Amino acid sequence: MKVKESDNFFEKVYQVARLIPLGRVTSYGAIATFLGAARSARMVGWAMNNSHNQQEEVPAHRVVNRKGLLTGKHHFDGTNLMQQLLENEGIVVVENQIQNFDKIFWNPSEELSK
DNA sequence: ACCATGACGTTTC
DNA sequence: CGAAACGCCATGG
Repeated sequence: MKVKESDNFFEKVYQVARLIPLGRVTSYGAIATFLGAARSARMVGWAMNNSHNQQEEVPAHRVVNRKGLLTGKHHFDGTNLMQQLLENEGIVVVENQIQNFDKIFWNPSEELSK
């Protein structure tokens, strides 16, 4: 474990994650591409794992894989906590699968570039 | 220094 | 169209 978690890359990931509008979700690949590490989507996931280290709370539940599947829900406290949080924001989730994913998908490369 | 794993994504069969 | 394999990059053992 590195001592300095404040790497620009990780920090950027957290920033983007917090910029996700309520009721919207994005994918690891989208964030990775936005940061310039298109082929490092896994690192985004790793950053989220490290997000627990951050003082600021990161809405990691709004970040899912490109399929809209809550693959990382197992990393949350409970088992259905992630789904609960998403549903609380109006997002419909069935069997760890986000419904209308294409509609609520939030692309930082477009939204933030505007 | 090498091998194994992972909150992913794209390409190939 | 669906499943499997490979690729990427970083962290851990």
